[in-house]
Amino acid sequence: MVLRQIGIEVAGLAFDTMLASLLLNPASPSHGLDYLASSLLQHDMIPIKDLIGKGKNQITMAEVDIAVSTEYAGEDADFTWRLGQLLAPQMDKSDLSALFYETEMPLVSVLAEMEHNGITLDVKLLASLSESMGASLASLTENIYALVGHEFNVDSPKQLGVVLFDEMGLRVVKKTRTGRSTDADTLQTLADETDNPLPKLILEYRELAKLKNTYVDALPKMVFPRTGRIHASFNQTGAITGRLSSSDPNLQNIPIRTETGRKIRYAFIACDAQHVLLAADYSQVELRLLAHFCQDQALVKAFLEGQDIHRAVAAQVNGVALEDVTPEQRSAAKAVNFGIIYGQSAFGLAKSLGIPQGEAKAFIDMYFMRYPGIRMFIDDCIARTKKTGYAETILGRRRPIPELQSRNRNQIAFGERIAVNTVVQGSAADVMKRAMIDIHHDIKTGRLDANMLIQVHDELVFEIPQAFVEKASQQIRERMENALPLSVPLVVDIAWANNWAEGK
DNA sequence: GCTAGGCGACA
DNA sequence: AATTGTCGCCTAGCC
Repeated sequence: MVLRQIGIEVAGLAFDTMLASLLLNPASPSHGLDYLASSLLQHDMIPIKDLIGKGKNQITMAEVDIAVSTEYAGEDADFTWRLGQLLAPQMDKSDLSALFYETEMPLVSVLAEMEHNGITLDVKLLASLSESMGASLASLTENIYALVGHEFNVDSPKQLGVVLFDEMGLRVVKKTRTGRSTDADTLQTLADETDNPLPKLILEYRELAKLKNTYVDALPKMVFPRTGRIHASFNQTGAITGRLSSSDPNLQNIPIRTETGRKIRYAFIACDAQHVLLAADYSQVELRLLAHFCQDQALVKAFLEGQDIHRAVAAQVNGVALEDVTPEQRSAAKAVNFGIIYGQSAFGLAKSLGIPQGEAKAFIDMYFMRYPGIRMFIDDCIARTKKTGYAETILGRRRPIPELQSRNRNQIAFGERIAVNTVVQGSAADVMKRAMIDIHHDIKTGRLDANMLIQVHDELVFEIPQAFVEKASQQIRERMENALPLSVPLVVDIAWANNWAEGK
């Protein structure tokens, strides 16, 4: 089954979770159309802000549809529940897979509740961050203008290109479709190979401008007045692999990698001093799924023994003992581990690690020599996808991959990469969705005192009463680690604090 | 106001 | 040609 959309439409506007859950979940106090019709617009239901935004202040029952758009056995299948009718006539319920009834439909209520819960933002902290970032940006801009000798729009790649390549005479490192690239890789290359301080200044400017414009200044505007919290959307059909996506605002790309970016996470806080934010992360879930699928002896063994997988791979590939692995060897192994999941080539690995292509090829060759099961899994994924036309995840989610039928070599290579990646990435999404449903069930039945706030693909963020956090942590770990039965253990790391930046 | 392109944040 | 999947900000050009 290919899931395209789950949602309901009210007055022609689509809502994917909140309203659908009100109607579909009999346990919900706001279950049913009566509730919806009588109080839709007067209650504390977040998606209603969209309706109000469209100037709509009343609806009629006839305007409510629940719609499911899928593709099943190659046929388009649109289902509509209109005014409580159960199923559209054109398809029998038994045709729908367990994935749909046992995972996607129950998840609707989970997502609805996450959207309803929202998260508290420390607006004052962001305001002070904005001020200091604004000052740094102003000073960077001054320095850039002084160096260049005139003002220009630093935010414009086109104008920046003129400055860098025409006025400063710097080397054109790579082209974009329409011109000369000024991306971070290019600027770093230029910074390394010239004495000109401009590329470095632009890099600093870009980092700050990105953080300030996209997060520090934008997030406070998204605080919903009635609740004082941020209520993002978690889109159930946003990603073709089965992952969720998040928007308005996107809470799945909050910075963490750089020190400055990480500061933004301090602004995501628990509702009060009696609560904490708890983050629970799957450790290397995609690699574990790879091990589960390919049953490679060495890979499975490393996970069963609880080894640091990147270190274990580095030891294997370099033929050294675990304790003799150097930091460089480990980070190369880490890059290969991720590269394998994406179908990275020796060329790509060499570029990302900054090593000769021959060296990268030798590393990859040795990798497949040590883990022959992985090679077989990759070949098998591609062969099956070629035969059936789709890649399939652990719960039976299918992604059609027509690229493998193409006569274009690049298209075929792309099809081969996504055939493998979809199985791994999509199965990880399946695992996470199962865990979310199980945890939500515990919350609804009073076994677990927690609110689920955010999902970031392999991480869940909860708000939990400080007094119960130890107990809750155990329960959440238990549910996540046993979301689906696998032949390798799933491991979950948990941390908590009053904010989303610190932990434990 | 809309769209495309470049860029960059995350897993 | 060369690594998967997203969303959003900004510029630039067009209506």
